[in-house]
Amino acid sequence: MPTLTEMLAASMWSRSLTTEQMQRVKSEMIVRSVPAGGFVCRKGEEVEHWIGVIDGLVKISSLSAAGKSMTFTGVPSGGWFGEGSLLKDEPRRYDIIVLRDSQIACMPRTTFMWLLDSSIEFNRFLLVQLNERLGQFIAMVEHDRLLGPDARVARCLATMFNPHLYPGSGPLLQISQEELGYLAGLSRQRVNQSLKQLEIAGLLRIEYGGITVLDLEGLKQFEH
DNA sequence: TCATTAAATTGTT
DNA sequence: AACAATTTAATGA
Repeated sequence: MPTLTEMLAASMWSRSLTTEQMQRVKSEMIVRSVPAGGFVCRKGEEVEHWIGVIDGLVKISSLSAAGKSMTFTGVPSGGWFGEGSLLKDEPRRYDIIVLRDSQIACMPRTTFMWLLDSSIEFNRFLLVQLNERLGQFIAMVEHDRLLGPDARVARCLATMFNPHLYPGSGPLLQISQEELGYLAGLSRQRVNQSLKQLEIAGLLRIEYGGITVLDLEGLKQFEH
């Protein structure tokens, strides 16, 4: 299982830090174990940390007034999020829930601000991350209204596989069909059927406990 | 190293 | 939601 040290080492923004800077970041961060189904933070809470997923899977969602859960995106191991709320200094807008037992890294606001002031690489990372997210949400508005289940699963996988946001070690994404169901808002059975269609289309390969992405562009553009 | 077992995940209805 | 089949991980000889 990855550790905080390993996750930091794998993050693009930490590359240019001196060992002293790295040491400071590491010592000021907090690691939390969150059990499956647990909250990392809730909508409306004060934002005090920038959050990274050391190991596990997180979903960012919101509960509508009618009580319906709307999932915006999933964040796999190696991902960072929450910079938006930190920068705007506003209460958290979404619920952050883990789908499986996870190790969560929390960077205090003061550390975050210090990095912002002292590291160009850190700023560049945030710029790319914000831009990629913007692209994801534009794509969502553009297409998602009319998309069927197969395409929603495809989108979901494509966002989780974004090489800019989550520079995974390979094309294999560790996610069960049940977890994918939570993210896409579909039943596990439906996800199973969708994955088969996508496999037939040659876009991915179904593995035990995961998915191997063969054609990322194809997944992004899949429409029926 | 191999066989057995439990747990997780998948495939199907 | 339920069930069977399959894969993986853990255990101990």
